[in-house]
Amino acid sequence: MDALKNLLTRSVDTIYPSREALERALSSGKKLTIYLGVDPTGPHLHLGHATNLLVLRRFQALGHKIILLIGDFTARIGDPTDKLAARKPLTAAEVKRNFKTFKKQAAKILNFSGPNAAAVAFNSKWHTKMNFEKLVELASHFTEQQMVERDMFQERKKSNKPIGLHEFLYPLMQGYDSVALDVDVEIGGTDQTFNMLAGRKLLREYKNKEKFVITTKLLENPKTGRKLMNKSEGGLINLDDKPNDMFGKVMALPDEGVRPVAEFCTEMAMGDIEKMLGRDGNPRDTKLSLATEIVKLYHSEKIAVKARETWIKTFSKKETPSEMETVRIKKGTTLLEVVRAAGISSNSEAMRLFAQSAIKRNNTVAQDPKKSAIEGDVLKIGKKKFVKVLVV
RNA sequence: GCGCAGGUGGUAGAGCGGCCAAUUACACCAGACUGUAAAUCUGGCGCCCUUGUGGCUACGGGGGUUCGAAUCCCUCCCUGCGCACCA
Repeated sequence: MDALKNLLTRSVDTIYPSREALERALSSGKKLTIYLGVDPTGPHLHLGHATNLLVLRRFQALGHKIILLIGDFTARIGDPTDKLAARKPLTAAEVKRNFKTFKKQAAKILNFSGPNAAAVAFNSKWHTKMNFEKLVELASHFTEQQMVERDMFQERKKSNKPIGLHEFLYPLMQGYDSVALDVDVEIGGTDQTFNMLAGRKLLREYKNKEKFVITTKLLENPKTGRKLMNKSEGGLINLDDKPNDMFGKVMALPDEGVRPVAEFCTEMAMGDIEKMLGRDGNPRDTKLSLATEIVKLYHSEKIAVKARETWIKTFSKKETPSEMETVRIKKGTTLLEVVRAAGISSNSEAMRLFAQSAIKRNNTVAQDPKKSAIEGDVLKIGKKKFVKVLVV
């Protein structure tokens, strides 16, 4: 019973129509079908996705059927929920590539093989068959008022921002996914509430079926309300990040982020999380525990321990890490060019870094970008980037 | 279709003939301080050469006026609001 309670509360914001109803359905012993929709708009899944995947994993462990729905069709239209990103249409090839890496990343959490393997579906399967007649019929299930009522449309109306007509179709498409998949439960972040409820309504009207909707909490700083996994803020922790990067990014989280990340993105027992947070001492050490836990979950325990050691060595003790990227150069290449080769996008940017004493060569500030680099030089660029020079 | 108001850097939003590569805020980068946290302070934030009162590209697209335009004019495209249309 505890597992069930955990399942219905951890990371969960709201359950529609109600928690009690879903609890009844679950304890009846019936196996439910539950799905999560993801848009293959980029190649990475991040900790925000992990929240949902972990909940799904708990369902999977109880024997329920999991479907990961890839929104390969919807990705081409662009979800207005994320209005900042004016999306360019993705090609079929891009979608395919993104999906491949998606599955690999999701597989760190869900089982895609063995007994009760999670299934994968693509919504282009039914959406490409949609025609105008069906679309009109589908649209008749909603009213203009219901659409406009949506928060984000209200806001845009208020500020005279455009609302594309096609944006009304998005919830229809996503809602129709539920009908096509004929599922019992859908899960998604609270930002997807509107779309998921559209699917609930459709499923009821087409198939007389009550779909449950589970909305999960978004990862945000409880103090500022700011999103923790935000592309523009560079705090994105991707599931396929290299162990050391992943570790470092967790360490860079604001302290307040420890609780939500531990609760939503790990399998640590809730009691242990409380214990960890309740510990006295340097909050950094709490974060070290969390970072280790995260890397352990998405890589392995052994790798996590190593990443922890590397981090302490590099950043706490300020030693040069033992492993780093190498840059292969010809003899006589300048430091400036090495910095460029290490991923700095423009010369101006690189020159700025030199001027700001952000470039260190073998532990001393490099002043002159024109000096040649030699074999074995270690360049530190900014706070966290180290490269080793290899002359070929 | 008509009228009015708009379209500026990652975002918001100033500028309304030269002092504009463009105020400011947020985001971002670097340095200091630290716990690679946050907060704070300092600097930076188109590109290129380099370090100069430098060159190039840029304020929706195109054309024009002017010694000189993000700023004025014409035209096209786009958005919002209102009106008209509504078999």
